[in-house]
Amino acid sequence: MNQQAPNKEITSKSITRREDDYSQWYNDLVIKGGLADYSAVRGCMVIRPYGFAIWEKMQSALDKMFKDTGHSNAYFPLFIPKSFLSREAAHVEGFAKECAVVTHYRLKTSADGKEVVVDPEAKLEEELIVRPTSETIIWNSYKSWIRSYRDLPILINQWANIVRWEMRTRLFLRTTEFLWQEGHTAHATRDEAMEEATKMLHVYAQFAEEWMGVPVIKGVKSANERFAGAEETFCIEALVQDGKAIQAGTSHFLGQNFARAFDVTFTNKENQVDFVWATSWGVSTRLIGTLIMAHSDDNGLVLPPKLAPIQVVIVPIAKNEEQLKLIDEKALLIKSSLEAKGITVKYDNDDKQKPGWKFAEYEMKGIPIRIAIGPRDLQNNSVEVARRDTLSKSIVSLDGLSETVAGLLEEIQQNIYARALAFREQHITPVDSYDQFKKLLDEKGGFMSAHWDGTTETELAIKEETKATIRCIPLNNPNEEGKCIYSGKPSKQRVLFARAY
RNA sequence: CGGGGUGUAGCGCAGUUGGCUAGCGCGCCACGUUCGGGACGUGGAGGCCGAUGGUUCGAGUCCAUUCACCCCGACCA
Repeated sequence: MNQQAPNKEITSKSITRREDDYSQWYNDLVIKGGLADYSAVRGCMVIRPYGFAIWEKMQSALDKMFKDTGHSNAYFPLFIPKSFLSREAAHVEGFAKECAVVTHYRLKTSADGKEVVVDPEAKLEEELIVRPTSETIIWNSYKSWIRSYRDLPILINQWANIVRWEMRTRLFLRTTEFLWQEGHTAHATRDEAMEEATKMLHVYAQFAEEWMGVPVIKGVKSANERFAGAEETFCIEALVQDGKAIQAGTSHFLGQNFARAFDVTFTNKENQVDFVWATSWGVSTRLIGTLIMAHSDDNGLVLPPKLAPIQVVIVPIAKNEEQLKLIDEKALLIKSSLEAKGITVKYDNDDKQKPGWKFAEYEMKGIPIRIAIGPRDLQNNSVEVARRDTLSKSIVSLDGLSETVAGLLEEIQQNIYARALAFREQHITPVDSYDQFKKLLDEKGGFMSAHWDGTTETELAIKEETKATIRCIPLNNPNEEGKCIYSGKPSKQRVLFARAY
């Protein structure tokens, strides 16, 4: 391949640059990339077809991984009786402040006939909560499904929407309503449940790294950051380009908390009655936000080939209709040869836009590979192949093009992962004093690896003063004697702090 | 819930101390020339100036009220 230097002249006219305003850059990509739109409802977004296509690709990869690990899909109600939520003390404590509540079931025309009002006659006996998560409604069902160890384990996942009435929202990263999957499993033993929770954590990590091209740190949350109602919360933490951490997925070991709250018992092999052990785990459309912030640049989205709704776009360059006809012929052959390799291809011979416009447009949409084919190529039996991740262009022979492209897609997938990994590695900084901690947090960002005395008081004090939180205690964290950067008390290991989304 | 913004054409915006027919860029429509990095020319269509109420001979502009959304914080996946 005849490599050419990336064209430095390429800059978008309509996307805010990262260095100018990172938040605005992110919003521009989401809106102008056609992923999502604001809606008439505060805090709720419209996921547009292109954005939803990414979600569908995520879903299908994850769904297969869940099925491969023995899980089945099911569906539980959107509404949860208010009393259910309060059964588990920590759980209600954690979610009460952000629940949408249904109080009535009917509207009527107002007295003056001009508008529709809530019918006060139609007040619900017991209010319903729009699910912020489904542990309670699901464990209520599990109670009636479980009698004996023979009924266990139950390994269920559901794809659903949930509502958390957030104060402040950001497209994909935090919206009032969002889409996710939530796995809810029931087990006969503590060990088995713990094994399930960690197994699904590994599934998430594998998905993030292999599909999204986003390296993640697997870890366990501090008590303060733990899920409401869990005994242990595992997480995968990613780092994005502005140096902030983002929790990309969580898996919870729930102990017997929900079994106790919903009185779910079973008879074990020793003929003794015991409470059931539980896990729950989830990832959401937030992954799309993570994906965007991990890889994209000032020209637009950069999507990993494995999740890109369109992997290759072919753009014809023709001066007239006769030429276009000849190019069409060749391009359609290329298209089908690529499709035969399982590659998703769009051939854009729409003559309403110029090639230059299309180049910019598909760059903004993050399509991994662009093939341009014009009269020169017809003569030379070649095409121009441009890759989105490096913005480099090459002239490639038509012979063996589909193999070349398939290989290039793989290379791009690897490259964006490698790039993100290198960035992440450069942004895990060991720090040994609180001054250094604060300085580097501001100047460099990323994860600060620091000693911590293990108390919530210290964690909260650091959060209060610096906005940084403990993102996780990495799994297999090496023991290392040291002193807490804040309190000076003895510490056995370093933990990862960062400012986070 | 606090602080800050913004509401004028599909999108982005301008609109002076109140003044007559509300503009500009992009996009859209038609025709022509173009087409290897967001083409150009000519012509054209498109407005309840967020809503309500006031002041005034006259309001996009001043006053009051109100609604909505965005951004920054506290809270959170």
